[in-house]
Amino acid sequence: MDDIAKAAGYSKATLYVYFENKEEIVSILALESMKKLYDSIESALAQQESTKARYESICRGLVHYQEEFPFYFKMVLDKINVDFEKGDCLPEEKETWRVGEEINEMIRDFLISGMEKGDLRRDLEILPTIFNFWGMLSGIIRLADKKEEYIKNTVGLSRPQFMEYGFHMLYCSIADDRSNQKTGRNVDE
Amino acid sequence: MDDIAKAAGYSKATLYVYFENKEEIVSILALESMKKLYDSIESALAQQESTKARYESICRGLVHYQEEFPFYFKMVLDKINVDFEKGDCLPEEKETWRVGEEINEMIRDFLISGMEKGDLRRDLEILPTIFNFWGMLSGIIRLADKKEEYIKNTVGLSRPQFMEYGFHMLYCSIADDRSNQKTGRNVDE
Amino acid sequence: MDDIAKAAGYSKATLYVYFENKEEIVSILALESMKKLYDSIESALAQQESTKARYESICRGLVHYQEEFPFYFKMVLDKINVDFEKGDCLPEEKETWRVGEEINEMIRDFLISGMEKGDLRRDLEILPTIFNFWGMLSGIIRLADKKEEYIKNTVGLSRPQFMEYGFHMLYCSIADDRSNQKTGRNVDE
Amino acid sequence: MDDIAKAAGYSKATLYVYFENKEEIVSILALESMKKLYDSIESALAQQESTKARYESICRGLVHYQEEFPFYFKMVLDKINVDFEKGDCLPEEKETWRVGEEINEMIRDFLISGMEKGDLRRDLEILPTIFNFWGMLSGIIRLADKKEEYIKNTVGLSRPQFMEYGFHMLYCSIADDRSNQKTGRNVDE
DNA sequence: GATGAATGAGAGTTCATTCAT
DNA sequence: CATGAATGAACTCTCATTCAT
Repeated sequence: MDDIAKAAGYSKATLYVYFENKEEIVSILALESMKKLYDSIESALAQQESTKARYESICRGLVHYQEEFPFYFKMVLDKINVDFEKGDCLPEEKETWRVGEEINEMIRDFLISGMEKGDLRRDLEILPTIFNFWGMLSGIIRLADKKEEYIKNTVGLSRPQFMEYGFHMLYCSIADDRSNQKTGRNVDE
Repeated sequence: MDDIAKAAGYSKATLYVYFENKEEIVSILALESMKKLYDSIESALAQQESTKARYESICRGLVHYQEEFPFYFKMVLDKINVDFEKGDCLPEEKETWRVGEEINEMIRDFLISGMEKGDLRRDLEILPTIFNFWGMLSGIIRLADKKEEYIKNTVGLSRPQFMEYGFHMLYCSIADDRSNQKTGRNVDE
Repeated sequence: MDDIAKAAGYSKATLYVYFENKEEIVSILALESMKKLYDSIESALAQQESTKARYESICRGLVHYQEEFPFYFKMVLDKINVDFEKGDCLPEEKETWRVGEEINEMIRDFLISGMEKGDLRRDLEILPTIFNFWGMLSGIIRLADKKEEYIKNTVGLSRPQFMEYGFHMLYCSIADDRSNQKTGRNVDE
Repeated sequence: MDDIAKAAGYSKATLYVYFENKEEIVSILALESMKKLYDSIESALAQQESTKARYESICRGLVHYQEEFPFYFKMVLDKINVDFEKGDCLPEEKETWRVGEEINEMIRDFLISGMEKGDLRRDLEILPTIFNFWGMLSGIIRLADKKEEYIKNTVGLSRPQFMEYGFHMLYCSIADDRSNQKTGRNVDE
C-alpha cells in the first residue's frame, strides 16, 4: 500500500477513501489489466488478414502488453483463477474472469478461421490449444524478460530477436505442414 | 524463517549460525533445486532411446520436478537470473548458474542427436531453441498448475491430460515434418 | 464522526463548521442526554402520587431512558464527572452538570416527601442516599443489559423480570419497615 | 498493545511471541482478574463468622479488588458475557466463566447461611438476589470511583465513607427486619 | 553447538481532523 | 453554507534478524 500510495502521489490513508482494502485495489488493477489485454488483442486481430500476420499480431499484442504493464502481465498469470467464477469474490473479479473468457473467444475464432483457410492444422482441439497456446506464449515472453541479459550474453540475441524465434517455433506447433510456413526464415530456398 | 527452522528441526537462531541471512538460504535451496532438476533430466534422457521418448521423458521430468518441489520450480523460473554470472552474487548463485548451463548442455545434445536422426528439424538454431523450449515447457506446466480447476471446468481435461496435449503441441514446434510424429496420438493406430 | 455525519445528514466536514471537535459534539450529546433524563424522571414523578408508585416510575424512567438512548445512558455513567464543575471544561459540560444537580434535587424532594409520609426510613441521610441510590439503580440496569442472555439462561428471568426484582430489593434499602411494602409482590394477597 | 508493552517493559513485537493476539491477552487478563476476585471473596468469607461481618468483608473484598485492579474490575463488568459459556471462545474465556460461577456459588452459600440464621430475609430468591446484589454493589463502587471528587464536594463524604453508607443501604435490601441491623449507625439510640 | 528472548521496521487499516473551494 | 479531498497519527499484527548465554 505504501508503494501504491507513493505511485499514486497520495498518502496511504487516501487510498482507503476510494477503496475498501488492498484486495479491492488489486482486483481493480487486474480488471484494468484484462481489459487492456483484450483491447490489445482485439485491435491486433482486426488489423490483419492473413493467418500468419494475425498470429504475429497476437504475439506482438501480448509483448507490448507485457512491456507497457509488466505488473498487470504478472498478475494475469499469477492471480487470476477459477474462484473468480464463483460467488465468493469481488464483482471486479467476476468481470475480470468474463473478459478473460472473451479473449479466449477471440483466440478461438482466430484458430477456427485459420483451420478453415488451411493454414492451421485441422486436428487441433480448440480449447486445449487455446490454453496451451497462452501458456507457451506467456512462457516465452516471461523468460525473454527475466533472462534478457543472460540470453544476450549466451545466445547473442536481443530480447525481440529471441522472442521472434520463439513465436516462430510456437507457430510451427499449430501450423499445417502443407502450408510452407513451417520452414521459417532459415530454409527459404 | 520460522517455517524453514521448523522444517529443519532447529531453532530460528540456529539458522543464523550456519547461514548469513535468508537470502543465502534461498540461494542454497535454489542450488539444490537446480541440482535436482539436473538429475531428473539426466536420468530421464539416459533411460530412453528414441527422440520422441526422450523428449517425453524430459517433459515428464520437469513435471515431476514441479510436482515434488513446487517451491524450487517457482524459484528456477523467478529468482535465477543473469546476475548469477557476474561477481556481485553469492558463491551458491554462481554454482546454480553453472548447473543451469549443464542442463542446457544436455538439452543441446538431445536436440543435436534428434536432428541427426532426422527426427527434429534440421534448421533449428540450437541456443534459441533451447531457451524458448524451456520457456514454453515451463509455461505449459505453470499454467496447468495455476489454472488446474479452471481448465478442468472449461476444457474438461485433467491437468495431466492437458499437459500431454501441450507437450504434443510443443513437440510439433521442433519435430521434422517428414517424421510422422506430428500427428500425435490421433494417428497412431 | 462518520456515523454522526451520516446520522445528521451532513458531510463530516460540515460538522466541523458547527462544532469545534468531537469532544464538543459528545458534550452536547451528553447535555441532551441529561435533559432527556431530567424530563423522563420529572414526568415520572409528576404522574404518580404514592411513594412506591413514584419510586417505581423513577426506576421505569431510567429503564426506558437506557432502552431508548443506550449511548446516552452509558455516557451519563462514564463520561460525566466532577471536572464539569470546574473551569477547564466546555460550557455544555457545565450545563450538563447543572441539569444533573436538578435531577438530584428532584430525587431529594421525592425522598423527603417519602420520609414525611412515613414510607421511607426517617434515618436516611439525603445526599448519600441520593448518590448511592443512583449507583445501585444504574448498576442493576447496566447488569441486566450487559448480561441479559446469561441471566435468562442461569436465573430463568427475562430482563424486565430480573430488574423488577432488583428494584424491589433496592426499595427495601430505603423503605421504612413498618410500611408493609418490604415484603414486595409475594405478600400482596 | 503499545500500552501493555510499555507496562510490561517489552516491545510490542515481544508480546506477540507470547500471545496470539490482543484478544488472547485480554482474555487472560480477564481470567487472572476473575481468579483474584475469587480469592479475595473466598478469604473474606472465611475470616468472618457473623452474617453482617461476612457481608461487609464481601463488600470490602470487591472494593479492594477495584482499588488494586481497576482495569480488571472494569473488565469483569464490561467484557465477560454469556458467549463465554458456548464453544466459539478461547479456553481462557471458558475458564473465566467457570470461576465466575464459583463466585456466585459462594455468594449463594453466604445468602442461604444468612437466611438460615435469620439474619437475611427468608423470602429472598437466591439467584435473582445474587445477580442484583452484584449489580448494586458494583454500581456503588463504580460510582464512588468515578465521581469521588464530586461526592466529596457535594456530599462531604470521602469515598470510603460514601461507600460504607451505600453498603449499609444495600444490606438493608437483604436483611431481615427483626434483626436490628437495619437501623444502621445513625439510629443507635 | 544451539537457542530463548527480544525487537525494529514495516505491513494493512482506521479515524478525527483540516482546508481549499 | 457546505463539502470533496486529503492526511497524520494511531492501531493490530508480522517477520527477518540479533545477541547473551
